Amino acid sequence: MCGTLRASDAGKPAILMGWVNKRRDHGSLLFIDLRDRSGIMQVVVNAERNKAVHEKAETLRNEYVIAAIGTVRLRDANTINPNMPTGEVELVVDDLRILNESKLPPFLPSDTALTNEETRLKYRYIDLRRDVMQFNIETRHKVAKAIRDYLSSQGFFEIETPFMTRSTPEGARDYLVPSRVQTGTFYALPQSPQLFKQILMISGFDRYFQIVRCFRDEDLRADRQPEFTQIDLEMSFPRPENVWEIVEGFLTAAFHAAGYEIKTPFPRMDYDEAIRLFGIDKPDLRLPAFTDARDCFTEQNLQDLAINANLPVLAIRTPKVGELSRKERDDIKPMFHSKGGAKIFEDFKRIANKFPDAAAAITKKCGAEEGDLIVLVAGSAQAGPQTAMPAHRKVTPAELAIYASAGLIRLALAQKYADRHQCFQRGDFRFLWVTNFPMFEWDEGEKQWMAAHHPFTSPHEADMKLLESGVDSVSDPQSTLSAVRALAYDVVLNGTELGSGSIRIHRQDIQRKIFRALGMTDEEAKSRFGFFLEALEYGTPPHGGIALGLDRIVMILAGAESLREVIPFPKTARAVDLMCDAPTPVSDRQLRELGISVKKPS
RNA sequence: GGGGACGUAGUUCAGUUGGUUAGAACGCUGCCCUGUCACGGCAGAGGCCGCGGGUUCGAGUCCCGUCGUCCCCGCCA
Repeated sequence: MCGTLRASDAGKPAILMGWVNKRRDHGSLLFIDLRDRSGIMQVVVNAERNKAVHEKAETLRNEYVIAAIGTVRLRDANTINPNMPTGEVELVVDDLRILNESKLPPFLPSDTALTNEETRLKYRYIDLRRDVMQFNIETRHKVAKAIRDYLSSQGFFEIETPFMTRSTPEGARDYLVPSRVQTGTFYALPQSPQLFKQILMISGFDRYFQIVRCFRDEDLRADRQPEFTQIDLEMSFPRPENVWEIVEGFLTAAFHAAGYEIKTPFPRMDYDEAIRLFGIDKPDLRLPAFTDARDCFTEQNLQDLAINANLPVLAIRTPKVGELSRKERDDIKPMFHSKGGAKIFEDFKRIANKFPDAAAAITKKCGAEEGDLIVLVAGSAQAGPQTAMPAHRKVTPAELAIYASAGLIRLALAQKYADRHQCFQRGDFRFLWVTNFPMFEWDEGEKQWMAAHHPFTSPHEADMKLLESGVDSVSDPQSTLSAVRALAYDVVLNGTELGSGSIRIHRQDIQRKIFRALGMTDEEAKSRFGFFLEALEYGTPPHGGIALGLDRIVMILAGAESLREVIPFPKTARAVDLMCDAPTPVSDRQLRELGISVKKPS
């Protein structure tokens, strides 16, 4: 193939087939850069050697598909191109076949400037010819294969589950598929194979995995597509650590396949600790954690600054930002309004002038060095007493508000000064297990407790009493439900949630309590998950698992900014496929067969 | 559902305070060229300035609307 020939191949006959990447016409001497999946090879056509072939070569244009038949030759020393792997050799052509012509594409795979994404997506087949995209897709293949091989070696079976299944109106919006045979009924495309994989455990396939497409009809983001691929696995009789070891194992294999070595085991951190140190449940460990600066101030200091002494005072350190101009310091202020309503912003310079002792203490406690940026986030004394005070969680809602906005500001600052702090280095992979998530989250809109992970997650053994006492107080924000921890865990890489899993409930009585705590009557639970609840009653083993986003893993490995760069045929922010122009209206006949009437777009 | 950025040649972009015939680079077409690899030289073609209104003597430029792409919030168990 084009990219594989080396000096050691000199003298060999070769037939190369590929696309004309570039043509350099020197009159009776003509060079063609011939491209295939493996790379680029220079092909030389000499009119003196073969006039007819040269004439044919003159008609070649970019992206023509050709076969070049000839001999591999070592290049003269002064014509070696050290910038390409095949730069020591070239193919001297004896015959040439034009296998297909090409219209002039709207952009060329060899273009250096990146074409706008709309055009790239419309002509995705051209875009995918670019070496970056070829690399990304190859990386995707290698990663998926490494994971398959690893999990197979650990005794996991890859088992397929249905794409056409039933809608379970929980969580994300379903994509629906109308049934023709039973008019008026619908299949749903799975948001994940959750219940099927749990049922496979009940069936005795004690180690299951699947690299599987999942579908969610929600708004898109750079890291969210309506259809995406999960590495889904489930095992019987596990402790969380067993699941973590498996994940660490296949990630090691996957990263190795992509050319990176990673260290295991990954560090572990409680959800509460993640919130206190980073203000977020998916901390980016490449950046410093918060420093609690409250004890760096005297009571009087805090009063002077109108800071609420009962709430955290957090110092955010961003390394090596350097001296900021007045304008740059002013630019930080708006972040405080946009990032979740932090109560107080303080310019550290002002603090240092007015409260030198406090500033010195903070600097020391942060471990700050010359040029580091420190920003303080605190609660306002004027805000008055917080009403929704501690339910039963360690971190109160008022504290959480401070931690969360500080967390967002920390990331916004890191983003803004990324070119200065150098914390984001390619190949620097900081994995983390975040564990012991809360089982329930208060939904202010619905005024009730919701499952934080999903309703099949097992609560902590130690928190069963809290579940018992809260089971009938679904609409009480002070319920002990708030303190129930789940046997749930996330694997996080550089601030991205790669995957999420849990030990599941395997006992029907506990499952029923969870549904009750979620405000679901037995009848409701039965109508939604009846088949599953029934299955639970037939000898369900303890089981648990996890699912990781393959697209996100590949995105990070490829150094890409968007999932679209690692998905061959992705969708736009409006969930449109610009290449094949899906979705489209369908014929009246199709609709009639499905018993559906729709108002068609004009 | 909300906020923001962008839309000018095939592509990437420039276009000043609203002012004559909208430019550059790459690509493309033709001719020339035997060692290029971002080849080079000469000549040339190529524009619904996203679309629709409005303001104005005059709009790529200002205003309103609309469509599309991207980013973010909500949403994503």
